[in-house]
Amino acid sequence: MPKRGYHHGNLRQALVDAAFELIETRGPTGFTLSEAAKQAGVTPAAVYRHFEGREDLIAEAARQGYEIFADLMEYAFQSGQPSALASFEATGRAYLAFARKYPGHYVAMFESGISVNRTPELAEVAGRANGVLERAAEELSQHIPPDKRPPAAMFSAHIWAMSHGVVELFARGAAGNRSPFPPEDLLESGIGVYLRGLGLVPPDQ
Amino acid sequence: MPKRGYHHGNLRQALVDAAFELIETRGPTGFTLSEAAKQAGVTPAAVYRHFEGREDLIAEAARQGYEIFADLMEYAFQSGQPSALASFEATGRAYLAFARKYPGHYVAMFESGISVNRTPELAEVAGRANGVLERAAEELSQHIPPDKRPPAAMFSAHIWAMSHGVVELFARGAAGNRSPFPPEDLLESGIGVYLRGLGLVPPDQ
DNA sequence: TGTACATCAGTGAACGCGCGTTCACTGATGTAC
DNA sequence: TGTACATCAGTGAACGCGCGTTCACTGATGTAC
Repeated sequence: MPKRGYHHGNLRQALVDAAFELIETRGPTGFTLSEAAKQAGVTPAAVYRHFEGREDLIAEAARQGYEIFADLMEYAFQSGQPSALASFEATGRAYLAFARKYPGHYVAMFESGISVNRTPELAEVAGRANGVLERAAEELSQHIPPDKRPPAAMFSAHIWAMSHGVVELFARGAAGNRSPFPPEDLLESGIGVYLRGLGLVPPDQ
Repeated sequence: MPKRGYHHGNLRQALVDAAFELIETRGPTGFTLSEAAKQAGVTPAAVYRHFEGREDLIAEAARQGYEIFADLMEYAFQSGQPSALASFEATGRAYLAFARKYPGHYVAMFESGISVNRTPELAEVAGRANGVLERAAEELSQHIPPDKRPPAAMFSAHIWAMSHGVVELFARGAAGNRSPFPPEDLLESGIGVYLRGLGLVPPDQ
């Protein structure tokens, strides 16, 4: 329970939360320091007690997003174990689920224009998220004969790309970019076809 | 050869070109009406002789981008004929090639936040680009037994998504999002695996 | 070919606005004794 | 438990800036006669 009165209690997090809300409702451009401050019930100048500036606030928002994202990916991976296939598919689904559930976080991470290499912490947690998918790919690739086995980093990149593409083109955006299929189905079937192409699921189904 | 002097000659297009350049070098947010005007050697107010305002200029930039894009896709499609497979693969490659060659156009189209349904002209030309890929998918799907044939719109969406994902994650962005593989290879191999999954290329190789 | 005139593309000054950021300050909170 | 004091989170006024947009204007261009 945050304290009321002259001192806010937990302004830092309140500002980050305001950023998520603003980004979610108005897009990455719609976010302003002043408005975030106002939404947290505070003067714009107060922001500088907790952040170096506007960019720094967005970077922290992105960092928190990656943190949740990485946790979600890890959980999805675990939930599919011991089946390498189930783990892999689950992490793919988790990507879309994250974008759905945390749109503000998602946009801060992927559409706000901040670089993942802005700070070491940000780079680290982004790497952690990426690492989960790569580990899942690594495990899965054990089921492919070594001579025709593509690098794990490669097909983890393929899945990452397809997931990202589905989200950007069909799950977000106002009205124009609507898909004739639910994004979840689209991603699920796309990953299915892809894995069949790797010889990892039976050709029939 | 544009005329010099009091009258610009072809200010409208000069402004659109300036927009491309600004968007390319500074990102979709970095573009301002005033700067585009300055770059065209003209007062900001002059812009209003040719466009309703800032948004309108961006929309025209996007429209021109889609126009080129659709042409490129159509050309790629033709170049692969009469092989349905070659046509399909060529359109996929054309996506990435376009993003590479016309980064300003690409960003105006996909990252500037303007909706494809903003004007009927924009919607129409965007539909044309999309149509090429769908036609390629349609043709290709003739080679799949009808009972196990997925909707053509579906796998055209898959390819679209993977192409877009590869571009966004690995071909653009400053330094952070680097892929360990060249984006071209990544997309090529991704589409290859996918088509194998559809049973459209032999399982070997 | 020369003149009068209509058109309209671009000027330049001005506007109100909200932005990010700074600064000296104030007053609530926590701590030492 | 009570008092004195240090800390520091937030205030509020101010700043300079560049933005998108408006307006009455001006002067180059094209056309009719």
